[in-house]
Amino acid sequence: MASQKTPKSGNVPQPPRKRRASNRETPSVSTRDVAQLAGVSTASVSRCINNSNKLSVDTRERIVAAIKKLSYTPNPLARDFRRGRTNMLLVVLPSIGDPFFTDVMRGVHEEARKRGYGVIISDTQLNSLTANEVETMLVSRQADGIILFGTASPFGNEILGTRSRRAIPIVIGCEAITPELAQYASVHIDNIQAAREATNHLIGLGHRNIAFIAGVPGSLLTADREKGFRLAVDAAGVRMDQPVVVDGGLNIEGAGQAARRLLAMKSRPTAIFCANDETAIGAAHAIIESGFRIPEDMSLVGFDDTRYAGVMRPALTTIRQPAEEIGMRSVQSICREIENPRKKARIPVPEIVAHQLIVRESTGPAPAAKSRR
Amino acid sequence: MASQKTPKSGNVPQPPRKRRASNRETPSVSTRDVAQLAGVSTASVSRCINNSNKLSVDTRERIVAAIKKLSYTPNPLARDFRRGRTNMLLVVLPSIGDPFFTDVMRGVHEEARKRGYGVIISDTQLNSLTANEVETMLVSRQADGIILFGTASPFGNEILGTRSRRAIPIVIGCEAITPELAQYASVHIDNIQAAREATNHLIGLGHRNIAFIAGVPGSLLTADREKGFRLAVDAAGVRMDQPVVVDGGLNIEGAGQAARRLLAMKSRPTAIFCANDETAIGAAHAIIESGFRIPEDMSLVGFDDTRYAGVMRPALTTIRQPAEEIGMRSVQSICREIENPRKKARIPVPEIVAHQLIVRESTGPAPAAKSRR
DNA sequence: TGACGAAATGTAATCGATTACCTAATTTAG
DNA sequence: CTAAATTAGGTAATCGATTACATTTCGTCA
Repeated sequence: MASQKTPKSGNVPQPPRKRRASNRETPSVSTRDVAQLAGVSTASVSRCINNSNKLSVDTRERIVAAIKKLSYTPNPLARDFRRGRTNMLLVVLPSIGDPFFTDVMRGVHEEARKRGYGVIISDTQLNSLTANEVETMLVSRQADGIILFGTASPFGNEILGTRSRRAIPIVIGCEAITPELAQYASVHIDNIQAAREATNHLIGLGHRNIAFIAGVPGSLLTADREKGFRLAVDAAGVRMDQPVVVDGGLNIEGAGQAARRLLAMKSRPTAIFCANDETAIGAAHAIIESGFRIPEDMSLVGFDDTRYAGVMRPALTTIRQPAEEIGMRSVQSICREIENPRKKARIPVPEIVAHQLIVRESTGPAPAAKSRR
Repeated sequence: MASQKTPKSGNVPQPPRKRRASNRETPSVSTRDVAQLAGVSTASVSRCINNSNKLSVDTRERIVAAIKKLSYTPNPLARDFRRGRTNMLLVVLPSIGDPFFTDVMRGVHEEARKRGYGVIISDTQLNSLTANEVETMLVSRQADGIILFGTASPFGNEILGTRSRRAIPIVIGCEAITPELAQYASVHIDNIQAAREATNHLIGLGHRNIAFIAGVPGSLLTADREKGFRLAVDAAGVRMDQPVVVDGGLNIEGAGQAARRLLAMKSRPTAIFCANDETAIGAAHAIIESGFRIPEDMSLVGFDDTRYAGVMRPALTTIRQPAEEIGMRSVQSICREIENPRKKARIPVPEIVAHQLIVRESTGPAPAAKSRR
């Protein structure tokens, strides 16, 4: 037959039918049961649960007693459905395995719990999420807001365009804001300045051939650190060799390979600035395994000051970020937006938190190399 | 007034009222809208979404077109509410910051995603959850099942007793099962046997004075490792000194203190078996900082083979657990239970996965101590 | 051709909590 | 003392998807 549908003649309305049996295996205790036992309406039960002040002490007591007797628990699915909100925050981050993000999440959890929110974590490293997938997750989990830690850049502002249901607040953490992302609130350190300080520390030690092991291409998280690195090197003037930048993938394995590549260069750097501590750990391993000493032959600087930085050998010079604070403030920021939605036009001011250069044992004076006078 | 309530004269039923305005700010696109546009009923739209086979190709196409035109997304809150399930798994673990659990979670995520489940993580270290709180979380987040990694023991079977709504499947991972917990399915290595092998490795190297740095008192996770340690020491017979056991809190800091305490003992051990790698990292740091060499003065064995074990200096001898596999199999197990609830009486068989002793540089022959002939 | 069964769809009840809207009782204001 | 305001609490609509049950439409087979 052709594609023409056959419109059924509309069904006529049936006479009222009797109550259908529930298809639920275990009918749970509901407001109705409580109301019945307490001799009130479901509305009053609801008011009691939600601490409405328009309830007499007497009624409240009876309801509370009924709740206890039936060991009633409100069904959050029903509540969330009706209210249209879940009190859940979606946190997207590149790798929960990175101790830095673990610390950030500690702050997130603490603050979220304090404010009555739950947290759902989405690790992009595991899933390699696209903007669309994040959006799907968002909608499907029905979070009330999203916090993007170091993962906004792949999407750019794309994420805004496609979201359909309603505008969900987004806060960006740990990375700098590009013009397209400026419409979102953000919480982060001044990555450029921090990287500059780290690099200047090396320059101050006499290093003139410094390499940078970056993260993955295109990641804003570390792009600003690279920028700061380049700025510092450029500012040091003509006495400085060209900076060398290689990708380390932000993991131990990749950083090791990157370091080996640097060690094999004919004009070997005397210092390496790593995009994060994880990278530094991988680089340190490769350097030492290749027979070089840290810091005598090679100085090494990390970034984040994770809990391993101080106990690795040699202890790592690094930039400390206030991880928990970033987590907490991100939650505060998202809650602000959830609770009173921002007027569209207002461009939020990025919140900059303080960083600190922590000098330990992995950096030392540049060796008096024979290739250099 | 006395406690006697004033029963209002029952309200009389009102005449039917007109449709109330929705209180929702942004009314979202619903099945109703799709149905209207496609000229079908909401039932058909639902059938289309859920791939019911009782739909003509023609109707389906019209609905799909309408869905696309309206860019409709089903409201998962409504769906979950109606269905009474969330397709969410709650994972409770002691510390997401522990790289071992990060790896476990990678497996969990992968398998869960494959099966259409989301994952909610609850970190007890951050929250110090009680059984009751877990239960509250459970009910309030409405997960379809719980996986307890290394956190079941504090509760014992208590968790079963209080849960009210309905029996939610529970699977226990990474730790041994006590009689009270035997009713739950479980996935773990043979911790006792593994600890035995690790200890025997040290004994085989000539160590006679071996210490064990345990986790927190009362944790089953490491209790079995301690048991294995003691069994191996006992089996080695009279030639062996009494085993020394101290608590290290399963973190770097606490382990460092524990190690310092061991180093200060008049009869100093020549080898330390640590409850996990994190403990070993902390111990190693303290040992080296105290001026001792590893393994020349002190051998060190960890547990888990996290990604840091191979790159720390010296590289750590440790027990490898198949972390991802544990995660994946735990999810498989919980899904089995969710999809076909077990008859109460059946006692499940624990799933034992394989471990492996990885010998690296942190263990060596016992020093010929002068205090010993 | 009529009966029967299968396939396709529609109708409306249902999940449980919230809340708009109403009523009744009580208090306050004037 | 009456009108207005406030308080307490009930009624039932609502959120959106699912689904039990009813109905209609076909095709098939005797």
